[in-house]
Amino acid sequence: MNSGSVGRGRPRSVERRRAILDAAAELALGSQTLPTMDAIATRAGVSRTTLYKWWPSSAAVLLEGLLERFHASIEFDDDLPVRAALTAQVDALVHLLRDTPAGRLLRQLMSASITDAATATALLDQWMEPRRHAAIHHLERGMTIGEIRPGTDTALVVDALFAPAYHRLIWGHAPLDDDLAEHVCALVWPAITT
Amino acid sequence: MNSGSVGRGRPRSVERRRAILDAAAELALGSQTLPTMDAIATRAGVSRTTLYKWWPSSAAVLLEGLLERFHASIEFDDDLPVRAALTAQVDALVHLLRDTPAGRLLRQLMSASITDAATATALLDQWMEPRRHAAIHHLERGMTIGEIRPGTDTALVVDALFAPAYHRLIWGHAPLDDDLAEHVCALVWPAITT
DNA sequence: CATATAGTGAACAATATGTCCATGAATTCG
DNA sequence: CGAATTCATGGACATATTGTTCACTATATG
Repeated sequence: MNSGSVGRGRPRSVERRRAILDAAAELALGSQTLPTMDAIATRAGVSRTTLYKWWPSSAAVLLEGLLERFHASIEFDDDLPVRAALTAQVDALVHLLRDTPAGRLLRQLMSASITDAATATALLDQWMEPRRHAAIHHLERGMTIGEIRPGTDTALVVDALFAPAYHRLIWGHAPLDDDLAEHVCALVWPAITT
Repeated sequence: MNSGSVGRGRPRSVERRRAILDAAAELALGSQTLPTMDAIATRAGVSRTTLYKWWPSSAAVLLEGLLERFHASIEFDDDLPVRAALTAQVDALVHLLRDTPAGRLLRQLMSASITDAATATALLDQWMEPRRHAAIHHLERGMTIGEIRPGTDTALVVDALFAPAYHRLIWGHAPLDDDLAEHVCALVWPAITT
């Protein structure tokens, strides 16, 4: 709430917040299941009461840590050609999901999203939509310069580009290959170019 | 285990099994979260011990019910042209996810899959793989008759076709439109035809 | 009959949850 | 300084779910 403003009473401890976010991430990465509030508190060396004061659930703790750690992970380069820019975005996601903790954390958060509407809203608004919007931006740029066919269903194209990566993250039926982004873009490209 | 074979002792009650599967589905459909073993047992009018005897978790109960109810939901028509056959498969999935209980049940099972390896394996083997295989069949048929470009990455194409539907089911950021299947196929088609 | 398997109901320990309260700690304002 | 305010602690509490165990009853086969 008032993390930034200088309030009246004792200021919130940034160290404890850090310790909590880190503990949550470490616990989540070492397990298939969401950490419990209890386990996070113990690991962070903090009382359970403090956790419940600032977060409603362990998923909320995890999400805040994820967003803070990967907020700058959206590729956004208007100097690149449209196809290269889109490929770079999908490629960044593929590597994020495969090679960083974000993949494992997102898996658990997506699981939590299904049973917890608050997590679902937060994850959609703060993780998914910014990335979708960045991709749509390039598609609209492509339509402006006449490279992408006008009238293209950008929402659909974005899903076609990104869904396979999330799909493989969730189901694990096929690997997140290095060339997945390139191949997915190649698959969609002929249908959307003029 | 021995559901079919005529064993030595008291035979398993098919009525109780039915009541349990139905109770689990009803509870799941009326809630965002997986039902508890307790709730299923109570609703089915059965002792909790019986549940634990036959299923390890409520997700397993739910999955068995889902597979039994929708085992025949794979469109498979070799008389159709390849593109029509694939579109029909995607379209069947879209309507299944949107208009039948399968959608809500699958959401919860996918959530459970992330935290429970046994559920993940069962769901992948018994739900996802048969559908993927049916789609790959048509793609290979298309390659044989020279309609689909040889060397096509069938695994990737199948993901591109089906992932958007699951993606929208999970994230809920866009609707499962009536024409989603058609549009997704149209998006992929130019890249895979000869 | 004996034997074997299914189902019941109750109990149990172990975990989590979410909330409460009394207390102490750190900071600002008058 | 003292008062007000907010943060943090630790313990307690009722509640719920899990997974197992046990003694018992029910229904089948040979």
